[in-house]
Amino acid sequence: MSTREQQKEQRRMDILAAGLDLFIRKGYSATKIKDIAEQVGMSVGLLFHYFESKEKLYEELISIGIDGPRDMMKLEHTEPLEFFQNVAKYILYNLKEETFTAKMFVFMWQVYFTESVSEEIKRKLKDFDIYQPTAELIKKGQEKGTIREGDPNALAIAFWGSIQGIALQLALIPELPCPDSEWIVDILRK
Amino acid sequence: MSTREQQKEQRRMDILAAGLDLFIRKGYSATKIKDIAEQVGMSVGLLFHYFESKEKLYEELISIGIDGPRDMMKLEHTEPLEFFQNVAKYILYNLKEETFTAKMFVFMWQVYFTESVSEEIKRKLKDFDIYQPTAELIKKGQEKGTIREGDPNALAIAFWGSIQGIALQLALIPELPCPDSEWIVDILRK
DNA sequence: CAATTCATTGAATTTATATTCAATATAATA
DNA sequence: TATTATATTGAATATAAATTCAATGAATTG
Repeated sequence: MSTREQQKEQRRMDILAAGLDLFIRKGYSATKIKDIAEQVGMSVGLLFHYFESKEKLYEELISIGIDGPRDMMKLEHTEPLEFFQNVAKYILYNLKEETFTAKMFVFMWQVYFTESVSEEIKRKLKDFDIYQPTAELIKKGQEKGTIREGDPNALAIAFWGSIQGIALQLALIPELPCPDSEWIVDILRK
Repeated sequence: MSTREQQKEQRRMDILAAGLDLFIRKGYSATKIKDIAEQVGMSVGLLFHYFESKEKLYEELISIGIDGPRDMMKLEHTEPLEFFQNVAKYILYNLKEETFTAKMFVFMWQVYFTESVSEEIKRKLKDFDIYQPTAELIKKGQEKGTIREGDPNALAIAFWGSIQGIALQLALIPELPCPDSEWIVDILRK
């Protein structure tokens, strides 16, 4: 690939990263194109050279975001509780370093719980349901005796709600001390 | 009070309730005056008869919201862990019935973690820090041996993040099954 | 180095939404 | 019932933000 194309790709990535950060922090509406442009260090006009519209930029983030979490849920899990331990650890401990992927979790959750802008987006989200597979996995854990009794759906909501609520705080204010992921897993642990 | 004044008060309350619901659901920017007016069943123009501006309406909600949570934190607590049990139970189990107060928790948390619109609002929020008192209380619990070891601030973040993350989901989709509040308290329990 | 293509800007333009306002309906009061 | 005050509307107006565009600068290519 030519240097120019690489540059362009890089620039698009920078914009996506800035967008992700701001969308998490302020939400879609409150995030102004100007904010994103400023964070990347470019003019507003130029941003439209890279993305057709604010909404297309948002949609592209969603497309990227759908794969990560979905892949994670696909993994052939060893032991259910262990899986939740890994997920919790991964998300909470990576919010500072490997920011993009970790922030993506927070982002997708917000998107998922938002009456979405366009039909386009709604369609994309059909593919994205982590609650169903989570409940299944919890059931398995309950059979094995490693996960506590109780409605698997309610447990799934408790686990993801907690992870996301904590992750959101950490994403917004990076200097906060990070809770131990095992504390969260104790929500599920027998 | 005359009937008219009561009516007016009632109407203002209806608007505040609709605003609260929508602000939680969509955030400040994405909530249009039109949305609020529609939810209350009045014209956009009329809403401005009751509230000077969208921002004033938002500020009034914040003023209301500051007292509830702060009062709750003021209580002379019996046993620390018991206090957290009560809070968790109260918030999670009231999101469906006594909606206003429970939603207020979610709302105030969102406001707290948002670079706020006006100076006015920032000033009001100075009064609103539940993390500090929570950490104190956790320390006490640790001394008494009912709360697990670990950084009290990190534990406070874990507790509130979880409560708020779960509450947000329940507020957005009322038909979700409600997790058992004890599961969340297990984040703190020794 | 001339020509071409792409990156970039800042200033229009368009669009969405908040806010104001003059006019009308409805309720309270004398 | 007539008068006054308040509630209500829908149509202007103002404002802020998204999007377009013509012009300029910088890199690439022959």
